[in-house]
Amino acid sequence: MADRIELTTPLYYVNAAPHLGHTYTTVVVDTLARFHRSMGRDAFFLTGTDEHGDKIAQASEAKGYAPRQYADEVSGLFRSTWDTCGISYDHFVRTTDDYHVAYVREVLQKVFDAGDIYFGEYGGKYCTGCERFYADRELKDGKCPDHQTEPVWISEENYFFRMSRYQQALLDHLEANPDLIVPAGYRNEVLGLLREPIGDLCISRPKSRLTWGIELPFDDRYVCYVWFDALINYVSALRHAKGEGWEKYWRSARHFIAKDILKPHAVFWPTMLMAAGLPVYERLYVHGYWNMGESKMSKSLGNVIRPLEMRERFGMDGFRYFLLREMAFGADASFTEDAFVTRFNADLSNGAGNLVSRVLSMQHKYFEGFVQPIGEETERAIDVALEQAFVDAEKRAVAALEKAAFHVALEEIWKAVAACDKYVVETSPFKLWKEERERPRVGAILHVLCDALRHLARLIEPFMPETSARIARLLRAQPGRLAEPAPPWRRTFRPGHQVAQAEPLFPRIEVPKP
RNA sequence: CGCGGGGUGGAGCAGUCUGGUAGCUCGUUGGGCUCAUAACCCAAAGGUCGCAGGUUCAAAUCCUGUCCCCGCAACCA
Repeated sequence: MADRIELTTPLYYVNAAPHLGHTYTTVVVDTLARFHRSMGRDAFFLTGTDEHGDKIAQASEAKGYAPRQYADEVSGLFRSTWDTCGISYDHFVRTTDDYHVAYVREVLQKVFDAGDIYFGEYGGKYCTGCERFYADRELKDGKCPDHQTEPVWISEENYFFRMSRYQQALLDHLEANPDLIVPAGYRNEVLGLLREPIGDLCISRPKSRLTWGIELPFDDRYVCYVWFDALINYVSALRHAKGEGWEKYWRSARHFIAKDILKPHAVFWPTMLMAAGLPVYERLYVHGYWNMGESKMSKSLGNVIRPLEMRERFGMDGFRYFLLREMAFGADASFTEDAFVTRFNADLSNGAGNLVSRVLSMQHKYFEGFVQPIGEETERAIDVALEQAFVDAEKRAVAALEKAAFHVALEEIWKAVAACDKYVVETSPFKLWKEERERPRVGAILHVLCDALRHLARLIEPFMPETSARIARLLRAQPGRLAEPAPPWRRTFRPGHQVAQAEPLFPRIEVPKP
């Protein structure tokens, strides 16, 4: 495992405000970035906005804005949304940033000089919505299948990237790197694409048709086609932010995308990199869609899940927990109010939140919040077993996170939470308290439970940073990072250490019964 | 032959790549406990893993065929 690593979200296209899909990808990368940092690695987390192209030009025109002004507005909305949500990105790139524009032109010139860009004529049926040409067999009743509009016939001269030249190299690369695209299902899909000739890629638009783009360095009558422009951000922003030594991060670059943009990332981008003489990224992680089917949810949540609204209503961590726990990475999942409330109440309110509450509450009720020193008699099998539950949870959660299996990682950690609840019942400190001579044992049990909470805070930090910090604050202790050895049990809380009063971390969501 | 996703106890899902006692959450029933956000713990009931063939000592998991369901109308990750 490299100690320098680049993690990216796609650049979000500025034709829409941040919604559930954007938020999911961003939360996923944020969680991984926090995880890697906690593991002691230098993670560079990149996100940003994609701002050129027809659709933006049209949308801004419709609003009476200049494209730049429109892009500024929506890009700013993305940035402020991630800021408010506590997303720990290191750099926010815009495809309109000077350094990006300059680098795109540099790459274009390089590829052009190498003979991999040629000038040719192309005629075809073009859909302005899709910004692409359609073959007849792709059309439905002569109309664009996505927009239900009739494409217009356009014949024009354009520049093409000789993508076909790299088809075999890409195939070889995929064979040699079975983990390049995960989960495997998406890798197979790409292998399927590569069974057919991939052709060359049209990478320009004449200015007569579109001016909102990056001008080609070798022909000022043309601007660059969006994908060629946008994909390069993963390198341009890294170079800009890290300067010398950026290659070290690039060698372990990991892209996270949803399945709809698989082809550009799995076919266009690696062949572009090859042509530019750069190494292919290390890995492409592909996730599924959130289905919003259930119409009943629209009553209270609305059809559109806006991250800021969810954060406002349930807290960012509750929202993050649901997203990460509910979707098996790679597969589709559905977002319904029922599922959200059930998960939230079961795992957060009744689970972790209630555990913190009962432990701190006993600590106060019996010892005014002072964690009791632990005696010789305490290393009982049952105590050691609880400790072991956390050791296992950590090992399995870390292994799952390395594979982006967030739902598995959380499931494993929550087994440790359950072990704590079980421990409380089996040791029953509230019963022992009634026996005067058992009171030292009660102190020891609570001490072990405070240790457990501290470990819980440490394990959930990547997933739920606010909650992690909150538990640590209540314990008045440092949870520690995953890179460091787990803090020792029974030795961290010094005599006289006092924990804070319990407070509900996740108030139950009450749903009125119909 | 449009593309994609899916059919696993009452509900929602994981497991399928790397075959080997079918798992999780919710719900239901009975019991326990009372520290805790009416939370927690234990136990029980409940599934021929869509269907039919095939491969195998062994298949939810691999192969073939077949039936059914759901997205693809811009908030497109």
